[in-house]
Amino acid sequence: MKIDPQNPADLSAQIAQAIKAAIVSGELIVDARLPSEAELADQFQVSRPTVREALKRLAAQSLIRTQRGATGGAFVNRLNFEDAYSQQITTSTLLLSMNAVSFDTACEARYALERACAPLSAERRTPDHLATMRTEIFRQSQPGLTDEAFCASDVAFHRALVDGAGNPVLSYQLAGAVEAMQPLMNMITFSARSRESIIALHTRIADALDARAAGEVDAALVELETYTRQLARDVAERRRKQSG
Amino acid sequence: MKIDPQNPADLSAQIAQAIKAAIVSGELIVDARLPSEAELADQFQVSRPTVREALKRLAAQSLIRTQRGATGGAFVNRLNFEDAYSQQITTSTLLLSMNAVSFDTACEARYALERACAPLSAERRTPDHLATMRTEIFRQSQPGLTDEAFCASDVAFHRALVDGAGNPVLSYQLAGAVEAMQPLMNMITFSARSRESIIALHTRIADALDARAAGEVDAALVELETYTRQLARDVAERRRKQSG
DNA sequence: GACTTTTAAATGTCAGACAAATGAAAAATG
DNA sequence: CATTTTTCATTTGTCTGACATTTAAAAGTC
Repeated sequence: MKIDPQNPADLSAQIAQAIKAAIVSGELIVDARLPSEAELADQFQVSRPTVREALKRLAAQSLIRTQRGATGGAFVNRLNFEDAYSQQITTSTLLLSMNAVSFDTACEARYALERACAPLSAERRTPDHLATMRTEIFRQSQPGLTDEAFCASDVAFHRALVDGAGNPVLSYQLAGAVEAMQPLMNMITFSARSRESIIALHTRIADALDARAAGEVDAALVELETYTRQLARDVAERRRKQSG
Repeated sequence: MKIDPQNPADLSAQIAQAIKAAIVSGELIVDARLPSEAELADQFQVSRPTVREALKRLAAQSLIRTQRGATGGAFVNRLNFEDAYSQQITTSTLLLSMNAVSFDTACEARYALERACAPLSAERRTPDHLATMRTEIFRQSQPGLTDEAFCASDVAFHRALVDGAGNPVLSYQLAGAVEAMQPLMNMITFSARSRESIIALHTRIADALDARAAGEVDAALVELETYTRQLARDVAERRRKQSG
């Protein structure tokens, strides 16, 4: 962890990389205390601000946490699922918005992954998961709901479905795919009729999960995907006509 | 993007958060140039080192890139799939290694997601994908291959399968699940016989993809998952006996 | 006009300093 | 002696000012 070529540019990046490697390799274990900034500056033969920039890079990735005071310092952070979720969601969202990913591509990925969870969820969902889904369905049926709120509730519904699989790794992986779709979904205007159709499918899904009917969940998800993509095509069509 | 409560701690984190919000919201678009460090210091009423720490936090997440020189500065970075891949892989790997995720949980998630790709891959895989898979199968059959190299080739094989779906969003989401398994897989000792079994299943998968037989791919993946989990159980059993 | 030199602007780095938090040791108190 | 209070050293957070390096544009030179 002491290697540092004498390329006097990007020193903080090199130091961050060295410490990161030590963490990933297990050389630095969870809750281990790093040397103080002054000591690190001495070890790496750089100034304290440079060390600090390196540490901030690591803090941005939730790899370390810092604490002030006598017994303070920088500690290797236990990466928890919650932090990983939010990182994944931002990354996925930006990835989609910055790379002109088509609605179809994102939608296909999302539903493919979600369908992968369906059989497990049908088997393991708890009453809690079902209750959450019913609540969201009820919320979606409220009149006067904005499109944004409808989409947010839609995300909550699908997250409950995914969480029902009882596999935190799956939930983590899916978080990005489901949440990153929201900005794209927000571009769709949901008419009263389209909301009705979606709610009907959501109800079918909830009922099927209730009955532990994996096949029926899958069928409903396929229909939902088809319908969602159709809605997006309609929006695009409408926009094309308006501008043309 | 100018809000900054007068809580004089974590200033760099607050500034990073403000700029990040501006990027996510689209207020700052790709390739937009941020004000110079001196200007930012002036705007936020902090010193330049503090601004720099904030910028390094963003750079660590690939949200910005910096360039020296007269026309240099910090620019909003287009988050590309490659950067997102590697971020996801580190995060997933650390998440698994730091949270004592069981082999079964990780394995289940991985194969559930991979099976989600299988039908798409059967439909869209190109000769290139098949060639990669055949190459890796050949590599796996070489005698004298270390367990680590065998696992690395296994990862490459499965990535080709996933990439065959031709959906970059899927590939991105899967990257974490597939690669993060590698350290866990490395704990398994692959006997000559177990390698043979895995290679046979890999061959079945490649053949099925070649024939565009989605159902057969799925069946082989299920068998591979079962077999992998059995191998892990055997290792655990052996360890238990040794220590007991 | 083509090439070289200068210059200005920006990031990268450094040195030294002070503020603030914090836990532990030392001192005071009953 | 036990408990509370005070002091203090350590560490991070921030600031100021400076210099080095890179880079592209402007100025100068042939």
